[in-house]
Amino acid sequence: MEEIKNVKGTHDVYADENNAYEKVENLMKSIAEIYAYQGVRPPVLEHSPVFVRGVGEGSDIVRKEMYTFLDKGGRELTLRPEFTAGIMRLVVQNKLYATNELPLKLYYVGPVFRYERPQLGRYRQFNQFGVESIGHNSPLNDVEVIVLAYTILCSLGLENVKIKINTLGDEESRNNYRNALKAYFAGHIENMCVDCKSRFEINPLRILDCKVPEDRPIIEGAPKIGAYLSKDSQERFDQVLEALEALQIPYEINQSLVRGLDYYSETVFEFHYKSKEGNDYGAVGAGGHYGKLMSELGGPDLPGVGFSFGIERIVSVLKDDGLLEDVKNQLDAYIMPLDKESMIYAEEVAVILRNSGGYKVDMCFDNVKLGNMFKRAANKKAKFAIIIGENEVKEESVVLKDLAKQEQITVKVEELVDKFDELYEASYGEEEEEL
RNA sequence: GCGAACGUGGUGAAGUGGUUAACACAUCUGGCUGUGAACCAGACAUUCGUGAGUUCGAUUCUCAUCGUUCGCCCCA
Repeated sequence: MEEIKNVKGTHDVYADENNAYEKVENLMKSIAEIYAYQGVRPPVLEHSPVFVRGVGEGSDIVRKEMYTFLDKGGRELTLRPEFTAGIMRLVVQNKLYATNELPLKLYYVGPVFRYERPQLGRYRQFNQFGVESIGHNSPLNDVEVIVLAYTILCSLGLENVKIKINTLGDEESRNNYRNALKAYFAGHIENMCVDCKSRFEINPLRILDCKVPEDRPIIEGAPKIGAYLSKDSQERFDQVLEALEALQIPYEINQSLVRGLDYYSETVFEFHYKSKEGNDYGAVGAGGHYGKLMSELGGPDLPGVGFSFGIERIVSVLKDDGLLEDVKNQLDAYIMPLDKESMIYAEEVAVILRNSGGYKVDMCFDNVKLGNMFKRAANKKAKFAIIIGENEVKEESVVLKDLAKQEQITVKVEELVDKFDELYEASYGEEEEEL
């Protein structure tokens, strides 16, 4: 029989790692809620044009990375390679923009799919968390989104997050700049790498991203976007930077930051972080402003701004830096029945502690030696052990042992929850603190 | 899509063209009838990612395939 394996570029999440994902996602959600964002769940499947028109035909994502197929009804569908375009479709179709006050602020979490070569921090199915703030053109809207993203990264414990920021300007600026780049590179393109030659045709802006050393000097000499910004775009960008400074958000301007999705205009940004181990996962998050995306999808002419995080990358970085130690599974109590006859009584005790006490309790279903059960309790990081045998069943009591202190007492079942509260408080009180 | 390296038990790993594939950790059993860090004895890969070829014989050589990792590209 053929071995059953997971699909290339996908990965399973389980055990402590699953806790890590839950923790990261919950923290992201709760901070987004504080910033007055609301959750939204677009479908994984969309009609292909949502992404082709949204993300852009010239983008690598659309050109070679989409999971596109025909369903049984002959519809051409695509597994979402990102959320933004699908959310725009959702907003347009449900007319969510028809409200008395914009922006409309939405957050999302879920899997996205890209057909790429898997590598460190790169998967074919991975999870993104992100937000979209739609319908208001204020530069403060851009700023708020950046602040939100930065706050999340800091709250996760990441220090020295690098924010790279740039502006692509409005349509007018971009057209001017594109022409200037074309004019400049026309004289050099013969001597540049093959990728640059194709970028020259498709999207000259992308040449700025080229990493081939021989091409760098040529690129250094290229015109900069700054000189081609319209007055409006320049002012807008200045206001963004001014607000970031007022809010004490550190950033660095990177004039060659371009982004690979076609819908971006004006402000674009990326969040970079290098783990202490030195692993470079690339950008852990990125985003920007988009002016024409919604009208491109048949909606009103409203701008938006958003970012997305790669959850896998963030979890990896946190793991590398030892910031996930608190995420291990821990039991409050492990129940150890000494013989078959004690099993049902033990289960009753377990249910009492769970339902009345609210404790995380597990019980041993196997008839193994007591010593063995202690080992299992240690593996499960149980704080207390509860031993139940013939005597306890007879007396309707229980032996309660604090595994850290190695002290034990016998308690009647009626008093168990109260006694447990007391001991638990004494050993582990005021340790838990939720944000 | 291009270039390269790697693939041995639950885990970490040694190793060789030839009859039983080291070692360590983990796990389990017994020594110890109801109390966990030790010790002793034992169990634990019909098999070295998969398939084919070379060979008297391959885990070891060759090819293919799949997978992982790295660089490029691109991206989260």
